[in-house]
Amino acid sequence: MATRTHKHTDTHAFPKPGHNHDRCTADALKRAAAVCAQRKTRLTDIRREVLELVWKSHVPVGAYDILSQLNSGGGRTAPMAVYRALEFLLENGLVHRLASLNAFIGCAHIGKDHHAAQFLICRVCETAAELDSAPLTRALTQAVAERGFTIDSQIVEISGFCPHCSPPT
Amino acid sequence: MATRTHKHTDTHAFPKPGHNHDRCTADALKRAAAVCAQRKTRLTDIRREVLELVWKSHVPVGAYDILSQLNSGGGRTAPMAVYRALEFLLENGLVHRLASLNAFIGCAHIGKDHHAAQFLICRVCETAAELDSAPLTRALTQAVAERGFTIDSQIVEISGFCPHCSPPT
DNA sequence: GGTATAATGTTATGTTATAACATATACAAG
DNA sequence: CTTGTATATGTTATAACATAACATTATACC
Repeated sequence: MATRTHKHTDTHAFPKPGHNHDRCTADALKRAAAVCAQRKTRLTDIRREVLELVWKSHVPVGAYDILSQLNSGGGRTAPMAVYRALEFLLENGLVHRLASLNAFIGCAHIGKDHHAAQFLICRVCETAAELDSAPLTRALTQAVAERGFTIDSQIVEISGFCPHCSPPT
Repeated sequence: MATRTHKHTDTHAFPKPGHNHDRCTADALKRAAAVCAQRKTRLTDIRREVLELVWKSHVPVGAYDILSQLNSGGGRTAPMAVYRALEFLLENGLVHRLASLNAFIGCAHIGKDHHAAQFLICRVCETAAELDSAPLTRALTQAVAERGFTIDSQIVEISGFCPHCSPPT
């Protein structure tokens, strides 16, 4: 990987409404291709199409929303196909599932050692962003350990108001 | 724990397999009655029955599981009735919903100023326990604030192995 | 080219949750 | 005590989310 003097998105900032989203998508697809090449898994047509649809925005999207978009041109794809594609993308760390929304969102941190699955979700614009805070992870690890619990996976989903949307007064 | 001078359960310990669960339930119902009296809401038959069923164990229970138990004696209760009871219990802080399981569990911390909704969930015995760690909440609050985000509600659900169940070797 | 593996197609069904409207019950004011 | 109103429940239907099971097709590797 060549040196990159700047990233077009700061992964620690909430996605701005007017950002260049085509680049988010393009980058995500590129990373996805790289991941699949490295892991010798196949980014087939339907998997790529689903990934593209998930990346259409930073708003988490439901499986049946994806399905309707796939079929909007008269297609006859079945729910199973979408769920299978999503399963593949989840396994390969290319998307996340948000349990509080039953919806999916593109993973912005591929390659980084995260798997933290910590999310901020705006109640107004519905945008979701990965939080992935190291101090939070540390506090969580410690609190869990104190209870004699061994952590396997975590879900952290924070609902509220993003920096671009004001809370109702 | 040798001496048991104060509370029959330590709310910061994972519920032990052999603990006196009748008392959990009895206490929970008593607290529920108190909360409803204070808030002038009504703990009707079906609401109490649902609460009792939720408290039958520390394993989160699905709405349709509750429904079958309600109807096991030949009843004809409809799903709506259960969901409405659960909605009431949620609003009054008497139960929690676990998004990762689509299931419900009795709230063990009524009266305390929590609403933290942080849970540990054992993959083996399926028991869930409230975590409610102040340091974790602080780390979370801080991490969220740093991103310019205003928190409205949180979901923290940690899956793993409880102190009474070993992880697979 | 043949064969094993992976992916997709197809049909059906399971599971979780809510909408919409009808009826009944509690409770306070008169 | 009876009547009005708000609350709760009953009832029916359907929406929304997800998986099981088996058939068929595509890919890769020898």
